[in-house]
Amino acid sequence: MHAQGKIMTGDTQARYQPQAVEPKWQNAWDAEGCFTARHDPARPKYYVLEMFPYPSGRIHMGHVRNYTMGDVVARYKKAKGFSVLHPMGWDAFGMPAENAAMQEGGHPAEWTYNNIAVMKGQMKPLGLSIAWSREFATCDVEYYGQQQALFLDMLAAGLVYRKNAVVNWDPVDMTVLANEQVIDGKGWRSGAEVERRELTQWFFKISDYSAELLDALDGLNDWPEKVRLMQRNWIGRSRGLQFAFSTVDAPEGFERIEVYTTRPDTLLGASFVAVSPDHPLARQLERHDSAVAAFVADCRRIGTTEEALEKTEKKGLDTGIRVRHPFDNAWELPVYIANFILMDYGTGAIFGCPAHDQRDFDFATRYNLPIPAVFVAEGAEEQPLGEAFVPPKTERVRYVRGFAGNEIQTGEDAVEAAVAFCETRGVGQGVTKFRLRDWGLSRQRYWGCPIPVVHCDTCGVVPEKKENLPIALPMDVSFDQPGNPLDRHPTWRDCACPKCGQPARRESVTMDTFVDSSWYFARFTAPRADTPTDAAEAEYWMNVDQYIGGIEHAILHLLYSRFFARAMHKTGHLPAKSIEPFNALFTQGMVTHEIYMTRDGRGRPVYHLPEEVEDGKLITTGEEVTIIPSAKMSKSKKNVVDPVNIIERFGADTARWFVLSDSPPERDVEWTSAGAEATFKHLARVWALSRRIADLPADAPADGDDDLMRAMHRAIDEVTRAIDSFAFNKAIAGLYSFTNTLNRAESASAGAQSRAARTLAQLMAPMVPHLAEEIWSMQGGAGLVTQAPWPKADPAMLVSDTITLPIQINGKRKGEITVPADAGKEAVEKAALSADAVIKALGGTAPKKVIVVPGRIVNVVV
RNA sequence: GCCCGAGUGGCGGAAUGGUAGACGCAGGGGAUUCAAAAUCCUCCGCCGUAAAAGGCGUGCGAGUUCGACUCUCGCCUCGGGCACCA
Repeated sequence: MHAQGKIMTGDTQARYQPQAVEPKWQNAWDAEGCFTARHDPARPKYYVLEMFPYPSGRIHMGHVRNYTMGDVVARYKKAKGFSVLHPMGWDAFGMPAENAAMQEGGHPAEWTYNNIAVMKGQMKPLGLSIAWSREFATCDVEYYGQQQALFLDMLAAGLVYRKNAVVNWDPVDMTVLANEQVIDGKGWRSGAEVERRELTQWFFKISDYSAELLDALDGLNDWPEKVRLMQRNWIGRSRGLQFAFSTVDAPEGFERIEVYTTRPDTLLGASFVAVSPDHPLARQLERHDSAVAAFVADCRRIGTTEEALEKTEKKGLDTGIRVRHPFDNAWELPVYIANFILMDYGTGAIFGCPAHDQRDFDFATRYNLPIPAVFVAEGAEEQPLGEAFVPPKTERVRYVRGFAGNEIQTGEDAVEAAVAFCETRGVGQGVTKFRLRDWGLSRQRYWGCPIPVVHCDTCGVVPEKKENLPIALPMDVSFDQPGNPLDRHPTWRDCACPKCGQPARRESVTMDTFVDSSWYFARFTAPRADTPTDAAEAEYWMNVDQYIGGIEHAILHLLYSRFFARAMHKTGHLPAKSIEPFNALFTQGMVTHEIYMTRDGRGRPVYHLPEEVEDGKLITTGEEVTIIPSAKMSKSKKNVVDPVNIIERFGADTARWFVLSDSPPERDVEWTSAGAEATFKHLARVWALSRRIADLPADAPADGDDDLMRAMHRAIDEVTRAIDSFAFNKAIAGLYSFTNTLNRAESASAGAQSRAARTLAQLMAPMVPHLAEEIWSMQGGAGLVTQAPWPKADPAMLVSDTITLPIQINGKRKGEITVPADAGKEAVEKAALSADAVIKALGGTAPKKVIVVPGRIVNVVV
């Protein structure tokens, strides 16, 4: 048939030797082309995908865990008869490559491709069932060239535009910094105070899809509820009132200030108006008023993240401007510029109702503003507040300063009544707003996909022609000075305008790496096509049936991908069925590890790898390290563990089994080096058990056969259900039990034991495929276990004649009874009442109540 | 600060609202062995007892229920995300 005969004859070793066994089977799989994804219209397809890795340089346990889980699914589905697509690629653009080039010289491309080669070399020994022929890196010009074509189509479809947005600006290095490069408000390299600076930036119009992306979450039934919730909150649909205050003593052009509020029912509790430091009014005042200028400048030092903004002490500056309350011309409110108001949300201006918003309360307290209550708890009386009173909107409260709806009503009802009231009075309009902002994709960096447009003095911003794609990154660049080398490249920047042909300049910013990862799953269906996708291939392979990755991607990556799938449908690159590209999502927990830190001369943190540390001290210098509790393994914190050592010492199957056992896949797992040895011992035991069974002399069927077969069918049932529900730790627990049973099944015939061992091999194959092949071949299984169909449990073998039921007295377990499996409620109750424990507890009296849950439990209430 | 999770023996963890601790690791005791490795048997939440009986136990505090690790409310601790880390 094939190579199997040779393998059988070589298979006379006396010990489990993964180093010899694993490459042998990997070669056999390759020779058979087991993992090539075949477009086979006759068979149902299954597309399983793990989030592709960033080529940081070495694989870590998180990767091993992630890819092993995907591999279990891929191998299992293949055994179930599906045509499986299980590809792998590299999320290869990004800052670390550029940082490496700055620190160590060399080129980001060289660094990246070297890392890919190393990591691929580390992954290969794991024996993953990956269709390597489809591999690509996002920094391959073949990939990002297609991404540029996609970008042009999206631009033409009105999904891309430019506007101003703030960035972190390092005034010393004269460069834009990523949030993680800003440490305590200072540039990580220069140490200079970072400024917020406005630049014209490219944006994707994801907000066009706010409502759809939100509503479609309801249909994603095979996504974790927590992810859908996080996305719901992130998109953040709110119903509110938009209206304008008329101003007193405001500069020309600011006769009105538009505000948006989700609580118009609290309008009579207003005590101030606050605008963002980036609000046009603040900008206007800043020009002429040094106090405002100083305050606004102070605000701009906070940084660009929402987190920084929220954690900063809430401060404001009274502008001296007043607004009139829309219900009472004589009632004037002060206008503040406040550091916690976001220009990106609503209108960049709010009215503060301190009684019912904690931030407003803190603000009012600080600036001695009134705190009038609008409503009180139902049945309570108004009294001075020590903190904001913020009940859920669904709770009924009593309005003491209401103006629309009933005196007692829920917040929700009051909001609607207030909107209706204001609309009839012409005070404003009810509007629906979203928290989701458009996706800024410009990055002032080199190592990313160039944005394929040209700046022409005559024609303005002009899209590049598709026939001129790809716009490849120039290779002759240096990183010896800060800033983007594309900006100062002598020839790359100069080009002809695609419209008028006059000399023009190429756009020098590149795309956010989230763009790269927002459509790679579609590209895997036709990785070499000369268009972004191939219609027939996308039709067959899409959608991803099972997507697996870290919970840290719950919002951004997954939301952007959902948006991109819609944009790709709109531009004709994906079928309509693919606007939700991931049918099922599984978010695995992270592999965590302690972090070891020292500080350098300037007090900045320096991190150390676990292998550089022993007994809390650096091995090299003996310096004591600070141990930070376990956190997600990350290259920048250096709390990573190298799986290569484990694989070299114990083999891939040990590493695979180890990362799947014990911890449930969705939960974080703390890496400890103890345990790998124990896993190896277990696998060696299974190997030896198989060897022993294979050497048994043939005999006649025996008494123990039925028990063993029943155990085997229970194992099939248990493991199958566990894999179907992603409970790999439970599948492994079932395999342990079955192995123990088989090991003790000496009263069963050799034939039955061998049959059980073959089934054991099949059940183990998704997790430890090499060992499974070894056992399969020892037991004379036909062909490769990798290509054998999944075993089926016989339902008749799963039921037993009698069951044991626990007996509770008042909910506490006191004994048990054994009854026929088909016993009726009355019979069970009778048996329970004659149990010793029950007779003792009743002491001759009648039970108050007897609860019989068939097949489960009996509870006697006395 | 806001949004989302998680918390069970010495450790990883199991348990459709129905026997808390499956399965495994570590550990104790024993068998086998000249000895070791390997293997096998056995014990293993806490208090209590000669052994039983019994009591207490799923981060903390309330609640719903015949019955709560599981559901509700309020806390604590840890983790993820917060739009330029990927």
